[in-house]
Amino acid sequence: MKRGLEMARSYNDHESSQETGPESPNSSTFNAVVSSHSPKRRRSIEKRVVNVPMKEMEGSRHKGDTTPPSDSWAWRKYGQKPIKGSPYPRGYYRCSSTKGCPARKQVERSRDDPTMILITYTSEHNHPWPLTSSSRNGPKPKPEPKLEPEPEVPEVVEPEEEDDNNKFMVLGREIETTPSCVVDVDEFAWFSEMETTSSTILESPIFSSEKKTVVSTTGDDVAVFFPMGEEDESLFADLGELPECSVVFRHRSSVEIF
DNA sequence: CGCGTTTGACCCGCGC
DNA sequence: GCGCGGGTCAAACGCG
Repeated sequence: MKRGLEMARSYNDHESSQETGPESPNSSTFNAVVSSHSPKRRRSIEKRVVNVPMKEMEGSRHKGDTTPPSDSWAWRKYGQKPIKGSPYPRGYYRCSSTKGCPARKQVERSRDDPTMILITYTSEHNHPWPLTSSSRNGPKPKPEPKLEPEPEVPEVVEPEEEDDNNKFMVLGREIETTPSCVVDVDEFAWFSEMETTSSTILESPIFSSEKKTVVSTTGDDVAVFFPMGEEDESLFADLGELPECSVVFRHRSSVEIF
């Protein structure tokens, strides 16, 4: 029927070049944010690769090698293929939380480190990841993501010690982070291009559990970590069991940090 | 009965 | 032009 048309929309970008090996076998690693601008495709495709240790996936429903980490978003498996050169098949999942959700993800075991799960998130640039139910029509999925039009402005505290890049003041408390937790905001340049007015990317077990606000400075870049509400967590939980060093970004035009 | 998974077939892009 | 590999479809099947 429409197979041909659908095929024209398939994302045939090879992510092998983006699959940089895991930096650490003991911690999941946010590998890359890749914007694929295929000359033959009108829409730019955002691809992100996340490494998740299998141990972090414990507790999620295990049915096979490519069972994705459980998250608040519904993913429907629509295919599985054996990958040449890899003893493990790759599972293809489509976001079923919302109707017409463009987000997809591929789950496969790392051939280099079978204990690592490689999750590749794919979405069109204008529909980066599962959108909020308030921004689309249709039946509501199990999560009830609600983005407040005017979320409370978190208390932003500047780092006290500029010479100590690993320490940040959080609501009067000093929090120490590992260098690996400091990310280059340039990596998330795609995020600023998103059309959403208030968005959050990446969740952090560290900070989401702390419900704190963290300001991180890396050179000229500034990353702000806001507390996540329950709705936010569920909203962006589609990113899976993100690495412990993942961080939460909320893009707010009303918040400026210099 | 509805929803999700499995699996073989199909289609397309790319490399040779 | 052809073959290969990756990505997707959709019918069949299983499960709650």
